[in-house]
Amino acid sequence: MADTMKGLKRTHYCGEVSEKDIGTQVTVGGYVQKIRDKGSLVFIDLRDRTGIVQLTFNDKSAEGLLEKASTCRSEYVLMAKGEVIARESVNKDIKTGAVEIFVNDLRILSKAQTPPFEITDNTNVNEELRLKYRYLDLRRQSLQKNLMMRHKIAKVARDYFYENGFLEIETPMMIKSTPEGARDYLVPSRIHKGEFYALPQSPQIYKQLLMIAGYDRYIQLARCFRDEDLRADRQPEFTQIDLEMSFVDIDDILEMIEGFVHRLMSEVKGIDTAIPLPRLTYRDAMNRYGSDKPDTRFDMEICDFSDLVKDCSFSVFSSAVADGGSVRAIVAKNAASTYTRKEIDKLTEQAKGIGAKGLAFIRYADEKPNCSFAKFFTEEELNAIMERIGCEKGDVALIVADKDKVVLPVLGQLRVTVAKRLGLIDESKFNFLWITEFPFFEWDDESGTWVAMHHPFTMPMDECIPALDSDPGSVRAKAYDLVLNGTELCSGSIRITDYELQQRMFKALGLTEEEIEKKFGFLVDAYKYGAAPHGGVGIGLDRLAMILCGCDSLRDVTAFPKVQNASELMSGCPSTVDEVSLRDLGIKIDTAE
RNA sequence: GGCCCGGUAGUUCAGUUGGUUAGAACGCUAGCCUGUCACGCUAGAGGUCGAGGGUUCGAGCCCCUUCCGGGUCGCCA
Repeated sequence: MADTMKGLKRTHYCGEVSEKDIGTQVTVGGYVQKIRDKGSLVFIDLRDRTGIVQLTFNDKSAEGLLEKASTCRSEYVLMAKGEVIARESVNKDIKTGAVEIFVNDLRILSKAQTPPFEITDNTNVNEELRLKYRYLDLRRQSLQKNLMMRHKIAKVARDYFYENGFLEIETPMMIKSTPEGARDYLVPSRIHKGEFYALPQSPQIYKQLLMIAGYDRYIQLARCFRDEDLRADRQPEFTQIDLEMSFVDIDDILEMIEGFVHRLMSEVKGIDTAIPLPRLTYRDAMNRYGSDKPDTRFDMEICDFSDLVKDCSFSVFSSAVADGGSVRAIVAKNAASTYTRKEIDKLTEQAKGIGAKGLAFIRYADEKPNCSFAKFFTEEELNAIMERIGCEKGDVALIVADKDKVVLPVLGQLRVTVAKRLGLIDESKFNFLWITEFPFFEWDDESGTWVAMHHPFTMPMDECIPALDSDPGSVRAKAYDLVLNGTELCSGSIRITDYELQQRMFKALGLTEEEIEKKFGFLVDAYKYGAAPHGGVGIGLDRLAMILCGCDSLRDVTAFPKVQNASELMSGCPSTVDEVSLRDLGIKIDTAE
């Protein structure tokens, strides 16, 4: 039978006992981090979420206390009352290292089995095991720190947006399934057999309705769900700082978010972020970085030299240009020693994996550059190319020739791979960047139609409206993303509030009257009753926390994450349900292939 | 769905060309120790080598299948 807390009341968190408390009686509670039993002197490191404090017992302790202390084991839950005293030898590595508690009342509130792994940050335990015992993993200081950081971000978000007049309003978790975008998680209805609710991919439609309803400024820390395959930066359920504002255009929203970013970085990182944040149009981002979420912590921009090779005898280059494509390069400075021929071959494989037909290169290691296409050019021509792209002795240039749709993303990815390999990325930097003027439409080869890149309620740039029907490919949208260190953090748009324009948009997307009515009827109807211009964003809280914590995976900032196959290792969900539940729902399971 | 990587003690790993009884460190258990804080010293326990099948005189190691985990492409308006 364990001891009780009777007569004790916690006065301090472990990590907060300090030299100020010397000479006073304190009571702490926590988990045994470590016991060091020296015989007639016992030390116990007691841990709670604030840190660690040392409990001390010796032969001057009250009758039986020393013996009781020596029976404690890792992760036992203790409450201890005693006098704060100065340590004989100070430990400078911990916050409470100058003091210890000489205990006069010790309660073992709960014994503990030896955990399957040590609760400490300097081990490298298999993540599978950690996730199976997530409640133990979460005791580790690094995870506690991460979840506290997440809490701080949420708090700053609420503080900032509340102060700016945003109302927090909850939107439903069980909604109508709209077969747009990502796959929905579906919830079967018992009352309406054969019918389903969907879990929201985002509160998009509801927040627009709230604007129509006149709530003017809305915010919600919204749970969102997408039934797609996982990545290190993609969980099937995640949290979005979701907001929407009325009587605004793009700049109003970007400024509001910039204010949040500035406040957030200042409060949680102590960094004074320069605002306004830099902006780049989608087109410029693609041309310079080959990505719509470029990492600007390093340069290595893409350089176009199509004009120098359009008439050359190397057909890979000349025909790419003739077919409306381009020949472009990135140059890795002083990389020739790292990127040997063999290493370049690996990059070629990566490039092919993304869709390139091959990778040309110049490796300028020795007196003369080693160039994969040298025989097609004179020395002067090669020098002109190298001068254009800025390839000097010691450098490696990677070159792709194809349609822009291939060239840019391939070089964009290689740029990141190479920068990581060469250690060009300054991990202490937080580079925010707006990407604006996204294309409205994206050609979908599969269906042979234009599809909305953002969503079909996005407002086109004012000057693009005339081209809606005639030249959809040229239409840019009032859609913008916020990128942080190469990760898409936030995405939003100004919405269409004009009924006629919305109809034209649906038409351009090839939707029939019936489809519009079936999918978005209620939303389209709502806009008939008057709507202030509005727009908003969804900010990925999880990703933000991940980057601010310096983690590589969302699992490190999510209390109970899913693994790659979307299951949860601790509880074992998803799982089968009993026959009765299925019968109630009118569902029969057919697992045949 | 495709491709790549991994799975050996509680944990992290080593394990040679296929060859005797599968090792180390940490952790754990017991004993000793009054200033530890990665405590120290002594002793000890602890293994379905992910699972199944095959090749072989002999498999942790080679082959096949499968399960689990990670990364990535597709996918993610």
